[in-house]
Amino acid sequence: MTSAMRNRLAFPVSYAAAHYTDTVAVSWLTPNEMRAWRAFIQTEAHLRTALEADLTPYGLTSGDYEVLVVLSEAPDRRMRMCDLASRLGLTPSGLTRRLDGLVKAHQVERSPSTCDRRVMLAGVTELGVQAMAAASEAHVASVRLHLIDRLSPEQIQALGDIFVAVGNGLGRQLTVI
Amino acid sequence: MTSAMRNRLAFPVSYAAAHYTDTVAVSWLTPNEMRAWRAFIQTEAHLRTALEADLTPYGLTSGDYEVLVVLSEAPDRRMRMCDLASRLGLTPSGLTRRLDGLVKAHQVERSPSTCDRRVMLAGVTELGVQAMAAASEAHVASVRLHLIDRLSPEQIQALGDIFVAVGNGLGRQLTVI
DNA sequence: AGCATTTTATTGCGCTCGCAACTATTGCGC
DNA sequence: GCGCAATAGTTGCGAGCGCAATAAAATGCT
Repeated sequence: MTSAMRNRLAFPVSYAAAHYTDTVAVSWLTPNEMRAWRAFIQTEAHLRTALEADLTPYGLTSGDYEVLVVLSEAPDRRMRMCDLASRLGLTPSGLTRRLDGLVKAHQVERSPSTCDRRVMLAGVTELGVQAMAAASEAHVASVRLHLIDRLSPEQIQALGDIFVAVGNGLGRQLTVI
Repeated sequence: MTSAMRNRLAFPVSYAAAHYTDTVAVSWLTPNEMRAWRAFIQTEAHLRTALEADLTPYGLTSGDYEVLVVLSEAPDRRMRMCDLASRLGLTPSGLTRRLDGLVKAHQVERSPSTCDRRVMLAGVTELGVQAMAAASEAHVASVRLHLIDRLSPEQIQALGDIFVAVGNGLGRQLTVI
C-alpha cells in the first residue's frame, strides 16, 4: 500500500488534498485505526447521553452518582477534596462546584481536616448513600443495556485491558475495586 | 460463587450492605465487567482532557475540530443542521451555539436551503479547512500518543468492534469513512 | 383547499466546569 | 526562626450545552 493510498483511505479527501505531502513526518491513522477512533469518539458521546438520561429520573447526574460511589468506598466514607478531584478527573474548582449541589441536597458534607488546615474533607451522608442506592439498580441496568450486555466476555476483557493501558499511558493509576 | 460473594466483589461494600437482597431482580456487574466499566469511565474523562489540551494551541476545541472534519467530508462541504447535530451527538440548540463560534471565526458559514426553507446548511469555508489542516498533525499525533500507539493491532480491532457494536445498540449507524 | 401535526432552527434560562486570581496553610532551605 | 515555594480550596468570569418555548415551514389527513 502506498502512502498516498493509505492517506486517501484514512483521511478525508478534502483534508488530504489540502495538506498531505510525503515530506511531512506525521503518521496518519490507518483505516483500522481510523475505524476504531471514530467508532469510539462517536459512540462515546451518545453512550454518555443515554446513561445520563437513564439516571435523570432519580434526581442525580452521572457526575453526582460518581461522587457518591467514590466517597462511599473511601475509608470513613470521606476523602480530601484534592484526592477526590484527581480521582474524578475534575479541576479543584470543578469539584467545588459539583459538591456545592450535593451539599445543598445534604448528600455530602464538608468538614475541615484536623491535621492539615488547608484541606477540606468531603464525606457522603446517610442520605447520600440512600440516594445512590435508590438510583443504582437503574444505573446498573442502564450500563448493562447500553454497554456490557452488547459485548462478549472476550470483549469485556479487551475493553478493560484497553482502558487500563490507556489510563496507564495518561499517568493515572486506576481505581477498579 | 454465591450471589453474595459476587456482589461483595463487584460493588462497594457500603452500597451492598445498604441495599442488596437476593430478592431483587438486578444483575450486578461481575468483577471483570466492573473492571472494564470503571477503567472505561475513568480513563475516558482523562483522555478527553488530554486530547483537548493538545488541541488548544491551535485555537480549536475538539468540538470545533469535529465539526470541521465532518463538514469537510460532506458532499459540497456542507450539511443540514439537523443531520450535523445528529452526527455529532448534539441537540439542535447545542449545535446552533457551537456553530456560532465557528461562524464568527469565518470557518463555517450558514446558508438557507433552497428546497426546504426550514433548514439551514452549515458549510465549512476555505479558512475552516485551513484551520483544520493546521491543527490536524498535532491532533493525530495526540490521538496516537494517548490512545492508538498504546494498543496492539488486536486491541485496535477490538476497540473498533466494541464501539461499533455499542453504537448499533444505541441506534446509531456510525460514520467511519 | 384547510387545518392539525411534525420537522427544523433559534433563543432565554440555567447548570456545569475550566482558567486565572486570590487566600490560607504547610514545607523547605538556610 | 524566616522567608519563599508548593499545596489546598474558593470565587469571578466566561464558554459550552441541554431543556423548554417559540417561530417558520413542510406534511398529512380529511
